[in-house]
Amino acid sequence: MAPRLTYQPLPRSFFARPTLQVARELLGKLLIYQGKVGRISEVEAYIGQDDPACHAARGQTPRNAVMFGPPGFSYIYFIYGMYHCLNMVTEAEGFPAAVLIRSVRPVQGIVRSADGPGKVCLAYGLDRGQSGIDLCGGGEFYVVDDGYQVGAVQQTGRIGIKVGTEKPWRFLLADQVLTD
DNA sequence: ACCCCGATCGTA
DNA sequence: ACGATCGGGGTT
Repeated sequence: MAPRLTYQPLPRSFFARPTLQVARELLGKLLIYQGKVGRISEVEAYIGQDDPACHAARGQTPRNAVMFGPPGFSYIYFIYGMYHCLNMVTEAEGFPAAVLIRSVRPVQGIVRSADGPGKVCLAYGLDRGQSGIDLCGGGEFYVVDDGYQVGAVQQTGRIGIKVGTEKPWRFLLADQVLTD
C-alpha cells in the first residue's frame, strides 16, 4: 500500500473514551500547533469530580468549563502566576476529565526544551488564548498518529500535586529522562 | 474586598 | 529548599 504523505488529526472518537486509555495512547503521538511539532512523552490523567486533584472536583467554574464540554478540546489554564498548562478534554460531554501534557520531545520547529507542562506551553507559545480550541476541527492545533511505535510505558503516581498522589495516573515513555 | 494557594520552574 | 508572580475561587 502506498505510503501516507499526510496524517489526519486524531478524531473526536479518540478522545471520547476513558481518560486513562486516552492518556496512555497519547504517548508517542505528535502534538502540532502552528507548524511546531513534538512527540508526547509524558502525560497525566485528571478524572471527574471524585478526583480531588481535578480542577472540576468542586464543580464547574468559568475557568474549568471546557472540561465539562465535548471531548477533543484544549483546556489551558494559568498557574503559579507565570506558567500555563495544556490539557486535552476526554470522555463524554458533561463528564469533566482531561489529560495534562507534561512533556514533549521536540521534532520540528521547537527550540526550547519541553520537559515539563509549563515548558510545553512556552515551547509552543500556548496560553489561555488557545484554551477551548477544537483539536479535531481541522485547524492548526491538533494531534496525529504518525505510526511511531512506543516502547515500554512507565506508570506512576501524579506529581506536583498535594492530593490524589496515590492514583497511578501518570504515564511516560520508559526511556524518558526521569527527574524525580 | 480580602486572602490563600496552586496540575511550575529556575536558582541556591 | 525557596522565591517569583498573579488569577481563581472561596470566604468575609
